[in-house]
Amino acid sequence: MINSIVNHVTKHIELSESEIEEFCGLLEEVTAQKKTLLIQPNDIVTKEYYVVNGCLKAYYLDESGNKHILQFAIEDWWISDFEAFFKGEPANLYIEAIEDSVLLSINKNVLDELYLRIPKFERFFRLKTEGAFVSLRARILDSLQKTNKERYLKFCELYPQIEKRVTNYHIANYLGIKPESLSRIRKEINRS
Amino acid sequence: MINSIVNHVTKHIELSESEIEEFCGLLEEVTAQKKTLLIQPNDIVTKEYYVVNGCLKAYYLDESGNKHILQFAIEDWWISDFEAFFKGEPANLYIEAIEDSVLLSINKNVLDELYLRIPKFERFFRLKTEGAFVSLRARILDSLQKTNKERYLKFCELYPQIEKRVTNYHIANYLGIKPESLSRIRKEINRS
DNA sequence: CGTCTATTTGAATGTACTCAAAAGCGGTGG
DNA sequence: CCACCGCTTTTGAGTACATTCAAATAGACG
Repeated sequence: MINSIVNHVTKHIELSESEIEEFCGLLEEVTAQKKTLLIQPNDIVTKEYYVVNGCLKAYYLDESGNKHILQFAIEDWWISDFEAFFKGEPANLYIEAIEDSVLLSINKNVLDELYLRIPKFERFFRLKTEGAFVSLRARILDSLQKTNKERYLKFCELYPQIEKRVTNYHIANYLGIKPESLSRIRKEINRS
Repeated sequence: MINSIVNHVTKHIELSESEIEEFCGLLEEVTAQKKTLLIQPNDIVTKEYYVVNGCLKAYYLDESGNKHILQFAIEDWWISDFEAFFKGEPANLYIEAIEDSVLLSINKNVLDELYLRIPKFERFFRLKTEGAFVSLRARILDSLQKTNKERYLKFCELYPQIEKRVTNYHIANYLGIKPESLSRIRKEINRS
């Protein structure tokens, strides 16, 4: 379990044994059964979560009760209400386990102290955020540019592991289309 | 000119006089007349740009020749093809001045060295990227959730300085709708 | 087997798009 | 200072596509 996050981190920065130990000492194991909410609106968000195994979603519920999925997370991904986490504001999102999941959490204050002691970790999280930022830019570009059919196909191509594990209902929520529409899109794809 | 970026940076981190001097020594002044391209596809992107004054856009041109604007930048904003800049890959975007502009550029290698010498700057850029990441998340959420009319109104509310300075044609490209559609939306807003 | 949830289908509606053209606006040069 | 040119915005009519609402079917799980 610890192995997976260490591998993850050392893909971006080099760590000594003692640094690994120090970092791992700051992590807490969290388990979340399917349908458990890790975060809900108005929670104070002090943690971000690394997924050791399982599958989760981050979504916003609008006034009409529609779910809008901002992010999925599977093995080796991070998830949180990042706006609330970064800014120290109350959450707007729900974070919910789609499968029974095992996570490692890290606390924001603990992280800020770690940055001061070992700046390399600040580098790691800078690089992680840069990567996430770039992915979101690509997602926006696709939403400006591509048809819903193309966006669905790209989703399947980009995240085959997610596509296999979540319902189409979820994927529709992520793409911003209605499940009925996605069903018709899938029908059309199968015909060709 | 240097003042504006120093104010900008010191909103997030505290700097000594010598640190300010060191940082400013790394910046280069760039001027770009209206319609000048700072970056175009396949360029190697070694710089990101801080806007001292002026107005620019970052856009993608698809196969059909449609512009999709990913970002505007006015005073106190940063702009680049960040994917290319962070990853050291060739550009996919155009960065173009909408008005005559004055910018300060910083080179990626120079920045990476600065992070090693003064980790505080790595903090600054981490915080800047976190903020940008959060903004993109909000933009995606809006595109999932809101009608085009609502998104236009939110754009006007969020970026009144930009709305005043760019054409509706540009705003339509940014929102991912056709200029004709935006025109009809505006007409409807004025009626009420 | 029965229940709950997810997926599919149908028909009617609505919203944005396409294409084409006109009107408005700003800047330039005669 | 006016006429013209290029670009932006508006308008119209027809089309395409996603949505809504309702209902049927299919699958998963206990």
